[in-house]
Amino acid sequence: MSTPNELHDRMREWIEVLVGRSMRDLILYLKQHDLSMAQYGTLMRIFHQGSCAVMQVGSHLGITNAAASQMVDKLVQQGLLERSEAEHDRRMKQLSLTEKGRELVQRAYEARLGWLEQLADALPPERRAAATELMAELAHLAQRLDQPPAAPEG
Amino acid sequence: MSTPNELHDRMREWIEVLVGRSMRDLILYLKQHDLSMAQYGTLMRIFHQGSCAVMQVGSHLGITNAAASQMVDKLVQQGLLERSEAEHDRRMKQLSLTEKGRELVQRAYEARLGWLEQLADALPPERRAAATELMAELAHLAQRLDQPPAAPEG
DNA sequence: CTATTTAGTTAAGAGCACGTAACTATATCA
DNA sequence: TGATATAGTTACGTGCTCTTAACTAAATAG
Repeated sequence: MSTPNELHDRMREWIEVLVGRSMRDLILYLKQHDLSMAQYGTLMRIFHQGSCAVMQVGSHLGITNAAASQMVDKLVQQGLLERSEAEHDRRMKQLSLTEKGRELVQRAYEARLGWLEQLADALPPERRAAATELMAELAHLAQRLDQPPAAPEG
Repeated sequence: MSTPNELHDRMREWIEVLVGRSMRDLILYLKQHDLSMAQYGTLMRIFHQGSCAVMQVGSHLGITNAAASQMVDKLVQQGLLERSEAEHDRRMKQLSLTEKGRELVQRAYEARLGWLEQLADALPPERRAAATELMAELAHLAQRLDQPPAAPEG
């Protein structure tokens, strides 16, 4: 069966299992490292984007500018984030991860996704080549969907 | 390339993209529905498990019994969770989702994972059959890893 | 140059989630 | 039967995160 809907369903089923599995690990990891989910989301966003302004942090999370500024400030005090002036507009700050921040995000992935290795090993050997290629392709496609130039929301 | 490590890396890459993408949607969705991440994690856990005791809620999240009880109480007041006595031990409560609770969890998935359909559609047609099978297999394997009956590790 | 807008910070206060501690009720052990 | 352990609830205090409002600094319009 390879109808579009069948694929939708299977992908969703897989993601549900995955998200359910990693949710608890994430919550516990963040508690250990004294991070809120919002803070972690911010770090992860900047990890993938490279840099980001304070306002964008707020709008990403649906909180006010002020709240975002306070949150960012704590991350800076924790040595996870750096603030620098944007070149073309000195009102803005460019937020970027420190080395410590990058390490934290990467270790969070380790902590949450270590079980993926068990899963990969549980896959029958003859499936692995196809799985490897498919995963790479999906990641690639998803990244391109992730950055639509100008998609207005309604 | 189909070495185990290659597969580990590709899976991780894919998951990172996926989690990064769905994190923001999740945070915004929960804000709209006045749920904390911990509450949502609890609902999702019960959604998959079927039922659960109050203590387990606490230990899942790394919080005390008291905090778990308070959290559960709010979910009950919101009509998302039901408490009933466990049959064999009347000290325990069996927590289960109400119809409203099940609907909420399912709609949260819709809200977070709607973009998956775009992704599935972006996959070249000749890949879809293989992708469908692989997703189903991974979900199946992951579920079994998720519930090891009595398999001592070490 | 002056007025307005935009990005960000700071202060004060409200609400929520959590922990500790005290309590009730059931189960279990002697 | 009485002592102890377990599951859950309730009361109260603390700390964190958010909001509103007032503020500074830089860009931009007139």
